[in-house]
Amino acid sequence: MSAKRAVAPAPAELFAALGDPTRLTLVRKLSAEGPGSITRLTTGSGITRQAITRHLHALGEVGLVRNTKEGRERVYSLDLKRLAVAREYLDTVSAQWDAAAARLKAFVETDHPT
Amino acid sequence: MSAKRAVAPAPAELFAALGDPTRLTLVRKLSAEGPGSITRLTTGSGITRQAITRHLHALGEVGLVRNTKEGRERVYSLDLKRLAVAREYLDTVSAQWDAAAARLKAFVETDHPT
DNA sequence: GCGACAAGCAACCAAGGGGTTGCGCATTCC
DNA sequence: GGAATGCGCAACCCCTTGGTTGCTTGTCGC
Repeated sequence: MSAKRAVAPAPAELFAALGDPTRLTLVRKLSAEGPGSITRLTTGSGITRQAITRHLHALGEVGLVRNTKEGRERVYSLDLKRLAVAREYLDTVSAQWDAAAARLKAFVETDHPT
Repeated sequence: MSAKRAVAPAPAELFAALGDPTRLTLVRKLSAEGPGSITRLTTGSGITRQAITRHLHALGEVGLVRNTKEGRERVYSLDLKRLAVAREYLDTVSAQWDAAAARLKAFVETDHPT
């Protein structure tokens, strides 16, 4: 509920932010079309501008997007840093699992009487 | 509500599955300690076995984990395929955004009278 | 200054998700 | 056979979340 965050969120919050169809669509749209205003991001979404605003706010809370006020519109753009964080997290998990699997395999191949 | 899924879920569902602290902890635990039974995964979680079961089910729904019945216990293990899918998704978004940013920069650097 | 467009704010609502308790079923071990 | 362990199922509760509507504020264009 903290209005400002500004610091790195827990990875779970990052994934949670990405774990909504609408928000993920927004991320894609931003990545494909570049920065855009709220109304521009709303068009074609099928839902209200308010809803989009909320989603953008959610994305902003975890640092996935940033916004700058530009005249009478507010322009949102992606921030790849957090995306990289998420990626690295997945990398770590994969690596750890591989290691665990290797250990397990080694154990199985050792003599262990039925 | 389909009991079985067995096919690739939408990316958003993947991220949503990872977007819960408890589930992410489960994933980490599995990756660090290797396959484990439900009760083993429950110990130290601070919540009920039932809750853990639900979470494991959720992870299974999107293919992040698989389980095999082994005697009277059910053993869960990670499945890296979906994790890879998530990673690739993030890669795609990053790449697209970079491209968009490059286009934008090119546009800005072109002559555009104030 | 005035109308139109862009966005912020607040209240409200319905649905889903996370957690719990209670009980029943299988499997193991003695 | 009987106790103990490991799970599955179902009902229930509470809080969060996604979405809406209505209204106000701010900015642009003429």
